[in-house]
Amino acid sequence: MPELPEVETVRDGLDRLVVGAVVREVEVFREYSVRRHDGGPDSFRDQLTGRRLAAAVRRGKFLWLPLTEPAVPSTAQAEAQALTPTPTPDAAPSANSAPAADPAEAAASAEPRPAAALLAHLGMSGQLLVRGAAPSAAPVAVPSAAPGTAPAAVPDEEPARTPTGAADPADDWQHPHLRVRLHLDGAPSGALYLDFVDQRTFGHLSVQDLVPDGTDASVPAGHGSDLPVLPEPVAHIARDLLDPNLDLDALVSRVRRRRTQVKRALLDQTVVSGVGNIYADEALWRAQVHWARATDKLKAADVRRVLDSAAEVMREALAQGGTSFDELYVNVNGESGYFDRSLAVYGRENEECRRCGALVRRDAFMNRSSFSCPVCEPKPRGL
DNA sequence: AAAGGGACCTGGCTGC
DNA sequence: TGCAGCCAGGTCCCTT
Repeated sequence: MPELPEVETVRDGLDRLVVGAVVREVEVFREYSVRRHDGGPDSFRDQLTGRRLAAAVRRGKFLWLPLTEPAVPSTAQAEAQALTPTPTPDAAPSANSAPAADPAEAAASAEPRPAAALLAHLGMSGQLLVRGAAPSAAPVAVPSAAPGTAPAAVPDEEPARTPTGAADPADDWQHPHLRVRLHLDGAPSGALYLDFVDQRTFGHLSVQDLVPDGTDASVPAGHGSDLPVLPEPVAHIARDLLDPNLDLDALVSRVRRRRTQVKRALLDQTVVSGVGNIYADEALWRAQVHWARATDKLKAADVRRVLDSAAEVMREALAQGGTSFDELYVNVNGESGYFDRSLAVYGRENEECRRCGALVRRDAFMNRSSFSCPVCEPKPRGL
């Protein structure tokens, strides 16, 4: 499941392989995958085509690529920009909350401020595959077997190769769950396509306006850009645990003010972002705090230990997720090998706790599962 | 206002 | 053997 480390691995890959590219063409194979785009697939294509992918930014599990006009505007475009009256119809501050730039200065600026971005959320099975013109253009797909579930029956190892009849040698392969394809020009890696592949279709793509970060407009809104702006649908998402601008003391207080179970708070992306079911269980095991403990009864030190553990486990996963990185494949699963080796409790029902040897238990939680050690993480009173 | 639960979706697996 | 039903997950939306 893509949680913060996996999404950051993807962000890093996009940053290196496709940032700078211009979108020449957009194909939407599954309308549902752009359901969060206002205006539908046609509008999605229109707003993306001809734009430049200016950066790759992430907050929590949300990923966005700010869009600009192509880096070298034609003379006609430059003149058109210069002639555009400064007060725009939509007086909303959006991305241009900075002092209204002097037109000459704006024209001279090589890097116009993006007003919109391609927003991506990978859901639980989304992948962004970068594909180039190499002879073996098919990316090495990795089975997205989640720990605790039976390994996928290697459906991805021999993906269906669908001849499209296109002249391009890279175009003779198509992933069975391809939902959206961006055709690229001028990618630094020579990549030709950015493919959005998503088996379970919980993920989505959309083009969104960039708005000021209401919580703190003086620091970067996410990792990968210096701009204090983010896509409108991300405005309510809290900073994540690896964000250098996160106020940890304030977060500890906020968690303790809530009246809920500690795991629910960890999974609430408006409290702290980036943590999903897997890393929540791992963090609670490391901190030796039962998932059902009441947030308002926990000591500040306990809450801090849980948060520190979550940051630690995600940093470790990130370090391992970046190791096996194919240049042509942005691995959304962080290569998954991490899970087998390092997960202490998640998906390990009835296996021995790596710390004390007790058998890991599985509880129903929010229509999902919670894995914990009955000894290391004693149940709270009354449960 | 804040907390909690259902819906959304797909495909592999289980059990009849 | 075939098929219906279950399960996994993150986030949004609705209800309480």
